[in-house]
Amino acid sequence: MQVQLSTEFALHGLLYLAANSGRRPIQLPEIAQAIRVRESYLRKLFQQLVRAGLVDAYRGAAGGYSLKRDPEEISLHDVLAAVEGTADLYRCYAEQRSCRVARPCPIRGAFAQAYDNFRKSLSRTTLASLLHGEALQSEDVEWLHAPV
Amino acid sequence: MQVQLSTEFALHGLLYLAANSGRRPIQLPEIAQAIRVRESYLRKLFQQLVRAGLVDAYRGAAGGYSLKRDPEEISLHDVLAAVEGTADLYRCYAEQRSCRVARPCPIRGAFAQAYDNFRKSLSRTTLASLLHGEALQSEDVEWLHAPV
DNA sequence: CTATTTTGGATATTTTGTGTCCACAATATA
DNA sequence: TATATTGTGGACACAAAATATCCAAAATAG
Ligand code: SF4
Ligand code: SF4
Repeated sequence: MQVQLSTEFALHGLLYLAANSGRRPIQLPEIAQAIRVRESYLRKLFQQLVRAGLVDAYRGAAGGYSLKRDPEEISLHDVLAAVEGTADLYRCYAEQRSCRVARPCPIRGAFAQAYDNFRKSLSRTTLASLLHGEALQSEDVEWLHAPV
Repeated sequence: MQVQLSTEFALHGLLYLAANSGRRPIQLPEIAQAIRVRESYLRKLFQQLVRAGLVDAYRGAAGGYSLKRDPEEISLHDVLAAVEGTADLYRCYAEQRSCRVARPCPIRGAFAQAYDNFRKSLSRTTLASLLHGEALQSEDVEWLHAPV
């Protein structure tokens, strides 16, 4: 039970987009270099982010990526869901094990509720709040803001 | 990000112990058959549970396993921690990627807090509350209670 | 048309989870 | 003390998932 590396990479990429918005779409090589993730891998992640509706992609010359929604509207949970999906945290093998516990199984319930709390908590932090909200006021965030 | 199958198995095993306490230690083959998990695999899991301090093991003839603490004192979180460990949910590759964000990184913070909420939530459900608390009042729990 | 940039699929590599086996240590009890 | 029983620890095999790379094809600005 750990957050995937992919999620960290995607998140950093999105933060870079958020920090450098307003300009034209940003190409993948620039993002990859800025957040120090290999291009070929980050490329796959951004394809997922496009499909998940978090970023817009523009093909062809002068193409690239830009956020589809405002940074205020993209939460950590959105990123996690886009990269890792939203499957149940607790997979139950009831059928395969002939378990006859009543349908609303309390074990499943307990895990589902805990997972829900987790996601609600993640939903409260957005790209915007990380960049210039209460969260990140340190001086050191320049590397996130600086265009490469 | 999913709860491991191992955790489900361990949890069911512990519930069986809790449901059939009072008697002498219970041998592994009985537990395995009751919860329908292969003996050789469950054996490894119970070794972890012993090390984690959730159950006592007795070797030799008429040996077996029994809960080390009261069912009221063993929470879902205890089980999860025993089987899957307590490593940070969000592993950050700051060093390897020359990230210069200030030490108390808000991203890490947000994930840590969400994880904390998750674990707090899991801590509120115990073996006891699952077995005869508000949680499991269904008729169908017999399979958990019944000695094999 | 051409140079550029993303796309989608295929595929390779590494790590983690799942599952088994067995020689050995510990112990009840006869 | 001898013996049958039961857990221990380590090694190992296998499967699944995560990580990572590559490239031909599609789209598009200029
Ligand atoms: S007790 Fe609940 S979690 Fe366990 S197998 Fe039955 S339905 Fe699934
Ligand atoms: S921004 Fe935070 S999470 Fe990302 S690499 Fe730096 S310290 Fe780690």
